[in-house]
Amino acid sequence: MAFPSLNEQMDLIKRGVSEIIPEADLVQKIERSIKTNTPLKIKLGCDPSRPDLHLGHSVVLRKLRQFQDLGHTAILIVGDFTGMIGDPSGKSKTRPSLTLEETRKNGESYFEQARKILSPANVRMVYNSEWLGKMSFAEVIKLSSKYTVSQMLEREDFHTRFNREEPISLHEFLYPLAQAMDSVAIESDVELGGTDQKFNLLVGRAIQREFGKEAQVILTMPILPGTDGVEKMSKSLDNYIGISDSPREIFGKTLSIPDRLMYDFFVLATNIPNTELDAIKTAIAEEPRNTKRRLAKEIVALYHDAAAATAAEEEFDRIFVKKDMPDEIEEMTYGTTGTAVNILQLLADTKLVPSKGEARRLIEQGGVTVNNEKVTDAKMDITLTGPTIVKVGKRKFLKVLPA
RNA sequence: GGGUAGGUAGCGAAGUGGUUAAACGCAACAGACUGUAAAUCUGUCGCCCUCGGGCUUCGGAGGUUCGAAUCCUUCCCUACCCA
Repeated sequence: MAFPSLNEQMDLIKRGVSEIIPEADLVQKIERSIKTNTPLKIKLGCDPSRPDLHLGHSVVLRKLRQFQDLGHTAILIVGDFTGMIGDPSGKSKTRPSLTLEETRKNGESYFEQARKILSPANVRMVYNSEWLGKMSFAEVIKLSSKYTVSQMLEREDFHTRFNREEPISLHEFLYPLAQAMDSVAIESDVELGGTDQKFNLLVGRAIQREFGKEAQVILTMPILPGTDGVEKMSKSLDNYIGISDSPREIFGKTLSIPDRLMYDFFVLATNIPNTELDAIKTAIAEEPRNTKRRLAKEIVALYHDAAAATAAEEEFDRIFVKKDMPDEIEEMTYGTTGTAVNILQLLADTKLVPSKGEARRLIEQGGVTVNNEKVTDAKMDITLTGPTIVKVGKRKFLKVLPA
């Protein structure tokens, strides 16, 4: 196939990018790719310790997709082997290690979700245990001789932890080297990552050269902030918008982001063309409410479809603006028709609430509703005469079906 | 191997024999308000029954005491210094 021209490629590639190191090398690689009609190998490492993909991951996956659209080959490396090490990037704590089986399973799940973003045509998925698992101890020692402790301590989080007198396990130093070996093994032309991965990606360049390969170009993407607007988006901080979330959740969570984040989300998490971005900027200033709704719908449409986006907006209005019931409520068979159940028991049994003490508190605070009537007394018994809708807080609904 | 400082609720961090289920901050949750699941304000925030209590927590295990997160013994873990 014919590749688009250098300029066309660079325009698309550069959207939203944080850094390309070195850009000149990328230009050279693309020129050669066009001339020899050979796709570039674009590497992306997946962390199988957290297999639930969210918008944060989508930033870099979407960039990978753009490379695919330009005719290049995406190579997803599932770090099943490195998952056993645990990458501490951006963390002040050592991550727990996983077994090989767990990382494999998570890898499958990762790929499953990544499919929503990537094109199936030119993608390869490989497990790095394939080559890392075969290395002998002697080879590992030789590899580790190519990097020094001082070089490792240049990485910010290592540096910080070291200065704070916090533990750094020796194996954590091996992670960047292992990741670099991935680049050696697949002979990547470009490696993608978040800006927090810059150090690791650069080690890849250095080690590729050590092994007599052409050094990869590294391309870093900005870190997408979470819905709290402060921390980076992550599952453990529960400030994420998952790409497998329901339309309702994606819509609601998106509306909850601070207004100042809207533009970044448009650039990094939607397919709004570059040419429209200026208009978006004005719209954000002039009508933030509608613009944020548009953002939310764009994102829902990306992972579901346009109809789901419209439905999500309608439902949101119904629940939060009109304080009505959602369209579809999760159902659960519980109790028997005609019998009475204590409200605390009901809440605890249906797992709507983790403990009876918690249930009691919620009732005292006026957060529990049964069939649209506020429960005011924790001792109250509910007689189940038919489908009963229990609401806890603003957005937990359950339809109880007595047997 | 020796020495020093530490290990407290989801996180950070007070508390060093008796209203201490454990200050405070963050996070979380509920309510009010709002274009929003934002911001702000108010409240809650170990478990179980009750408006008075019961039970289980302060790295693990033992012990001293009427009584311990707080004292002792021992073990485990972390950082730093020395070897």
